[in-house]
Amino acid sequence: MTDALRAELTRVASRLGADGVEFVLERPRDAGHGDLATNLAMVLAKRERANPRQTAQRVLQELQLSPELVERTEIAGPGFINFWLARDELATAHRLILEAGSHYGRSTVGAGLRVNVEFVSANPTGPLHVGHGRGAALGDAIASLLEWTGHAVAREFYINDAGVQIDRLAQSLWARVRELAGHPLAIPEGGYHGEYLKENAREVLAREGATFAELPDEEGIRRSRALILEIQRAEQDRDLAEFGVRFDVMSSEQAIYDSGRVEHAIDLLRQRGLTFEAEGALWLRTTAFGDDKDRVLRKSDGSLTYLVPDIAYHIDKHDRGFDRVIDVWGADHHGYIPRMRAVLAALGYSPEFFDVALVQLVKVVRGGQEVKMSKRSGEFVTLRDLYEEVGVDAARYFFLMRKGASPLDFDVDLAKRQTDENPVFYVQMGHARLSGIFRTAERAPESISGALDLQALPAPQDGELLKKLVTFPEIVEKAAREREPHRITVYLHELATVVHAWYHHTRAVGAPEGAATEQARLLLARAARIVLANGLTILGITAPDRM
RNA sequence: GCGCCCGUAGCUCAGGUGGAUAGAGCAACAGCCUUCUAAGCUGUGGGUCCCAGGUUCGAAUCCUGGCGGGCGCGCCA
Repeated sequence: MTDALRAELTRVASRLGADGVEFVLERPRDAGHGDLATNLAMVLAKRERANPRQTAQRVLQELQLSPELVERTEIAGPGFINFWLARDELATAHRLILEAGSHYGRSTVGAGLRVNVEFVSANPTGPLHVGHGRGAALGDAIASLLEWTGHAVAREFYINDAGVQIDRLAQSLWARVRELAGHPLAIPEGGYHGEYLKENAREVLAREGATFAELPDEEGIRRSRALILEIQRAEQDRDLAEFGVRFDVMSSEQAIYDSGRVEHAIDLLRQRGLTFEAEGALWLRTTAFGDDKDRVLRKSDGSLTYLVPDIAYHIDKHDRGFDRVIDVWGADHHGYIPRMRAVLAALGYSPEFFDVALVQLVKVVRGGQEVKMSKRSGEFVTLRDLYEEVGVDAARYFFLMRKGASPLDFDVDLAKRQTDENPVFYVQMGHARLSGIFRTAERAPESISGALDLQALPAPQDGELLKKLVTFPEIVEKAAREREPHRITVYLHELATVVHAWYHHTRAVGAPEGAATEQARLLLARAARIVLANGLTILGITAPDRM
């Protein structure tokens, strides 16, 4: 219905000599300003230096609207045109909710676009911590939003299993193994001191036998390397799986090296004349593409910088046919964006190809105090610690409550509370209560069908609920476009507020207004239950029928 | 020093491609339990949208300059 009105306003605009003019058609905050409002007249008046209210008159004269669509219009304030939709339109919108069911909110705006969302990508050097958890929730929800808007999405995890960090990890594990065997060995400089490596060392000895610890250092470290990668990867995968995140593709940095893609990336840049030699190193001229300084590819000692495999990896994603890649990165990597963007521009990729969603730090708070230590790792709060304590649903919801680029305080006490103060609880409770209505009615929600009789919904809360429900598809689209899942949590909380108020003030089963109202309210409850469930599903959170 | 992000109620934050009287939750205060889950609802108080200019009919939103905070600026990853 919004689309039809927008189209008609666009037609009127061009008829008034303002082809392609941009204007806003939106739901006003204040219900007294109608169901939809446009600033078109004010925009036109600005171009013509005319009186906006008079221009609004001309727009209304030109406007051809079916009375079945719009019931009433008015010119208000400085020149807004407000529209009241015909009540039937709401009934039609309601019918669409029931027809679409678990698909309500899906659209095809992204049809034909292949998108790769890469997230978490934690180094396999230790357990996932809460920051990774936030990245996991965010990346998964962005991917989900893109799916809901018709994109073909791949969820991808990049394993940094090459390089110096892994060497140090292997040495650190080996030191722990030797230590257990009674041959104390220092953990190398820059190595890993976490308690988890002691557990891992015990695991290795149990698996490989006590003689493993007696191997010469060189062989012991070489084998430790493979073992620790396997162990840590398995732990991360288990935690992610329990957290409800599944990846379509696991990419390995080592595999990119082994396949020759890293060297090939350098060749490609060289052939394009984008490199130069200086001070014994090979440089990439990223300044020609917006970076603030040129970057080293091959150091003077002959080894490659981290940038090179990363370039190769992005080329690889491009070659796999993705139209867009979205990298979910910790906010501390934001300085890395311009150079990657420059590299991809240098390769001739579309500026739209590469996008980054930044995730800010998570501060875990308990009893008003920041929690810094984890029992397991002795270093940080692990994702596992967190979801075991508060549950996956609460963890995901809290991670998605705020814009990714904003720092987040995660209040553990609040996340566990079984009251309305806890937003997850509040939203899920809304769904459970709606389910309870059908239990009381002893009817399955799906069995309630037919057209919604708006005349049978006399309470103001009936109308408010209905109006809130029909905005859901717009919210999903906007959240997907902006890559901002928190728009869904905000909406769900608002919807839950309306649901609880409606539930409290009106009665469906045995409605005092009569059987017609009972039927209408059951239809409304069915629709509200669908929308709450769909919103929660996008975020990877369950919609319980009882609590 | 340069770059990016941020500054909105006592606290935590929405809103930001300009639009009508700036919102929510928590906290505070005052009410509501023979009810489909009170595991909830209703109301009240609370604001220099960091500051100063500018653009505009109109600025929390855009521009410029400050102030304050976070992060980043390596031949680390």
